[in-house]
Amino acid sequence: MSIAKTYTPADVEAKWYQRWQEQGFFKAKANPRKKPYTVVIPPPNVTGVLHMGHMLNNTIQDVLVRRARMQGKEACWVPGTDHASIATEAKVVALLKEQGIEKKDLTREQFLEHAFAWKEKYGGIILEQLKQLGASCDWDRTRFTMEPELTEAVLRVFVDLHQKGLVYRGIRMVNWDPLGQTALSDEEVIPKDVMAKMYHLKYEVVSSEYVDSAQEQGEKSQYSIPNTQYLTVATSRPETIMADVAVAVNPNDPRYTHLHGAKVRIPLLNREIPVILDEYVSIDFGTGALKVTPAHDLNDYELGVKHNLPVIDILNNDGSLNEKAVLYVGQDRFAARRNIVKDLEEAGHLVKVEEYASIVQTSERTKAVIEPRLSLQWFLKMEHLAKPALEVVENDTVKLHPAKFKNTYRVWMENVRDWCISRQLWWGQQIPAYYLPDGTYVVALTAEEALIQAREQSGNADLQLTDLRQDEDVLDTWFSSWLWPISVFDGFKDPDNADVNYFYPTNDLVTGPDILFFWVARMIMAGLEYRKEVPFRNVYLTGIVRDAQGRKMSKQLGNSPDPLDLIKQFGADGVRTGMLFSAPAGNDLLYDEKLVEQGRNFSNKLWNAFRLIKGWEVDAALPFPNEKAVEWFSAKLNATIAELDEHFEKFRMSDALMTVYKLVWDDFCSEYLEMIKPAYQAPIDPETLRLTTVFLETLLKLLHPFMPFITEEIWHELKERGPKEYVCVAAWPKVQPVANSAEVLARMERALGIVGGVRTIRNQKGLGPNKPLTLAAKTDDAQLLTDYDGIIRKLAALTDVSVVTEAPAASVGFVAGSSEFFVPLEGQIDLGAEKERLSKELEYAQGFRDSVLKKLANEKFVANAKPDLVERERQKLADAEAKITALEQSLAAL
RNA sequence: GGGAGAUUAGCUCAGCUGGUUCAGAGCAUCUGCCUUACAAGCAGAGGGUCACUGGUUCGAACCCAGUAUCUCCCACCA
Repeated sequence: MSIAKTYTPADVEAKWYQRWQEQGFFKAKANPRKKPYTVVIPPPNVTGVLHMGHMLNNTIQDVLVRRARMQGKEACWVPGTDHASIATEAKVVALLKEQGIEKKDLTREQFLEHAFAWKEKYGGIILEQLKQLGASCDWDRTRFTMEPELTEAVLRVFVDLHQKGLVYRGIRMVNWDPLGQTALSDEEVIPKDVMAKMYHLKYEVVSSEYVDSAQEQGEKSQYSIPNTQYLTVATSRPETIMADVAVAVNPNDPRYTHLHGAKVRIPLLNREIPVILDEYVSIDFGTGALKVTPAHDLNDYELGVKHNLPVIDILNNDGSLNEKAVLYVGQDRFAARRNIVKDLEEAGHLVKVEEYASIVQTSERTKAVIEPRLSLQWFLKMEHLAKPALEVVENDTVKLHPAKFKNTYRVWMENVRDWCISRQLWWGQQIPAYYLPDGTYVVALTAEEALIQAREQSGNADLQLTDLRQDEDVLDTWFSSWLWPISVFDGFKDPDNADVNYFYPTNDLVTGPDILFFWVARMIMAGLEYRKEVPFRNVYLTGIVRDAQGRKMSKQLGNSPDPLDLIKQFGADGVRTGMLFSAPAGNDLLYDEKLVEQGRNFSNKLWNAFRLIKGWEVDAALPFPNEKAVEWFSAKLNATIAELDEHFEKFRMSDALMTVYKLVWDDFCSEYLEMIKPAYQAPIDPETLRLTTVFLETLLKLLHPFMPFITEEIWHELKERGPKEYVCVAAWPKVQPVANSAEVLARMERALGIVGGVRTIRNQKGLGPNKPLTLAAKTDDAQLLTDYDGIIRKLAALTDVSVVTEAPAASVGFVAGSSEFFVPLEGQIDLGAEKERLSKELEYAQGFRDSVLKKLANEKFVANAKPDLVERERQKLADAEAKITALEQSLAAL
C-alpha cells in the first residue's frame, strides 16, 4: 500500500463535511436523556463575506460545540444572519445609485423589493463559507433576523415594552447621521481624535445699558481688558452662527461684567441676541464667551431650555443648510463653513484661527461626522432593564472571559442612558405605532388591532384603516438581535415550546468585546425580562485580528488575507489551529501566515504518525517488548487529558490546543513512537500495534474539536469502521488513573534525561546520530538503567550501558539528576575542556548548596515555613552534596 | 477629563493562594543531520536585572506605594 507522504486537505475536507451532514450529526433535538449544550452564532451581516475575525470567532465556537457533542451532550449550534439595517440599506442604496436609481424616487415597497432581491442574491454566502471552515452548525435551524417569525417577535416585544411604559417617544438631541440620514444610538457613535480649527469671532455689542465696570477693575484682573465694542467668542462651527440665539458668559468672569444684560449682533446676519449668564461656561477655555446654538449642540440645547431660548434649526436631513439659515442656503455644512470663514474674514469679524486637538463624533457605519440634532424619536428606558443585568454579571451567573471585562461592563451599566431605538430607514422592522387623524397614536401588533384601539381611544367608531398612518421609522437592528437567543427557538411566539425550554438558556457565547454593550448586555436584559433567566452562562470575548505589525485588517491596507484562499492553501484544520495558536481570550491576535503554516505542518506531522503505524506488518509470534513505553505514555496521556479538560473549563483555548499539540508532537511522535518503532521493514508485535492504535485513536479524539477533517480522515483510514462510527461523535476520552502515575512519569523523565545527555555529546563532538557508542553510569539507581535499558539504548543509539564506580579513562561525561554518566571516546577527548566543564558543573552545584544551606541556617525560615517545605530543602541539600562529591572525584581522576 | 487593565526571551504569551518543577512554552535564531513516518522533518544549543524606584517579609515576577510607557472603555468643554 502507499499513502501520500504529505497530507492534502483539499482531497478530503468536502467529503467529510458532506458525510457528517448526511449522518445528521449536527442536528439537535430536545432530548431529555441528554444534557443540552447550546450556542447561538453572533449572526453575521446577511450580505457579508467571511473575514478573519469570523474565522477566529467561529473556530472557537466550533471547538466548543464539537467537544460538547463528543461529551455526549445534545450539542446545538444555531446559525443565522442579521439584517444589519444601516449597513445593508447603505449597500442597497449605493447599488441602486450605480443603476441610476435614487432611493427618493422609490416607494417604500419598491425599495424593499430591491433590498430583498439583493438579500436573496448575496445573502447567506457567509454561511456557505462557514461550512468550509468546518462549522458544525445545525443548518436546519438557520434563522434571519428579518424573517417573518423573528419580525413578529420584535413587534411583540415592542408592544409589550410599550405597555409596560418602558418605550416612549420624545424630542431629544440625537446623533444624526447625515449620510445614512437616520438617528443613531449613542453606542453607534465613534469619537475620533482630530486637529480642528477654533475660530475666534467678533460679535458687535449693541447695548444701551453699557457700563464700563471692567475698566475700573482692569488693573487687578488677571485677564486682559476686552475690546469694549466687541465680544469675541470661540467656536469650531462658524457656520452655525445663523442658528445662534444667545452668547453665554460666566457670571463670575470679571472680563464680562460690563456685558451683563447686554445684547450682541450676529456677524453678517446682524440679528441681535442677548448675552446670558451661566456658570456652565468655563472662564479659562476659549475666550470665556460661548455662542449658544440650541438646535445643533447638546449643551447649548440644555442652556436654551434653562434660559428659555428659542431653537433655530438651520440644517436639512442631509447636512445642508436650510432656508432658516438665510445665508448659504442649500450648501453642505462643510462648504458653508469654508465660505462663511472667508466672508467673516472679509467683514473683519474673524479675530484669529487656532488649531486645537478635538474630538468629532462619527457614525460607526457610514463614517460620516455626526450632527447633534433635535428630533422626535422612540426611546427605551434602560434603568429597569439594566439593574438585574448588571447583577447577574457581578455575581458571576454570567461569566465574562477574560474577567477584566466585568469592570467595563459595570461602568457602562451604571451609567446607561435610554436607548434610541428608532431609525429613519426602510430596511428593518417598521415601528408598530399608528397615528390617528387627531395626532395621537396607538401601538399594536397589527394594523387591525391598532384600529380597534384607535376607535376606542378616539371614541370614533367610524375610523377606518386608511385613517391610520403607521410610523415611518424602523427599529434599530440591535432591537432584533437582543432577542436572538430566545427568538431562534421561537420563544416569543410560543414561550413554552419544547425547544426553548430545552435549549434555553444557552451555554456559551463567543463574540468580540466591541459589541459587549450593543449586544451582549442587551441580550442579558432581554433574557431576564422575558425568560427570567440569563441567556448564557459564559461569554468568551475574542480579540481583534490584526496583521503582524498590529494594524487592524482593512481593505484599504490590503493586509487582510482571504480566508477561503487560506483554507485552500493550508487546509481548514491548518487555518483553525493557526488562528488558535496565539489567541488567548480578550487578546488581539496578530495574524501572521507563519501561524497557519505551523497549523498545516502540524496536520502533516499527525498524518505521518498515522502513515508509520499504518505501514507496519504484524508478526503474531512476536512477544510484547514495550511495557515501559506503554505504561509511560498511558500515564502521560491521562495526565494531559486532565490538563486539557482544565484548560477547557477555564476557556483557555490556546493553552488547550498547545497542550494537545505537544502531546502529539513531542510525547507521542518524538518519544513514544521512537521507543516502540521496529527496525526498518521489521514487523511489529500484535500487542504493541493494538495499544498504539488505541493511543492514536485517543489522540484523534482529543484533536477532533480543533482539527475535525484530518482526524476524521485518519480515523477511517486507520481501520474499518461501522456505518455510524465517526470520530465526530466518538466519546470524549475520560481520565483513567494510571497506577503510580507520578513515579512512572518521573522515572521516564530521568531515562530520557540520560538519552538527552548522550545526544548532546553526539552533537558537541560531531558524532552523528547513529555512530555506535557505549555508556558508563556512576549511579545509585542501577534499577533505572535495567528497567529502561531498551529505551535508553534505542533512543541514544547505544550498544551497551554499564554501571561503574570510577569514571572510565578517555571519556566525556555529563550529569543527569544526581548521577554521572560517561561516554568513552577514544582519541576525541579534550582534557582541558572536560576539566572546565566539570569545574563549571561543580561551581554551580556548590553555589546551589550554599543557597540551600543559607536558607536552612535561617532560623526564621525553619520556624515559619511549612514543615514539608523545610524537609524538601533538606533533601535538596543532601542531593547537592552527593553530586558535589561525585564531581570532585571525577575531577580528581582526570 | 474619569476609569480599568497591561509591562516576563527577538515575537506572541503562560506563570493559580509569595517557598520543589521559579524564571517557562510556542514561534523565531544558531549548530549539526536528506538517520527509509514526516526537510511542512530530526537531534542539540544559545537567548531574560520578570518596566523603573522604594517598601512589607526569613523569602517577591507574584503583596503595597510611587514613577514611566502602552492598550482599552467611558466622557458635552464651545
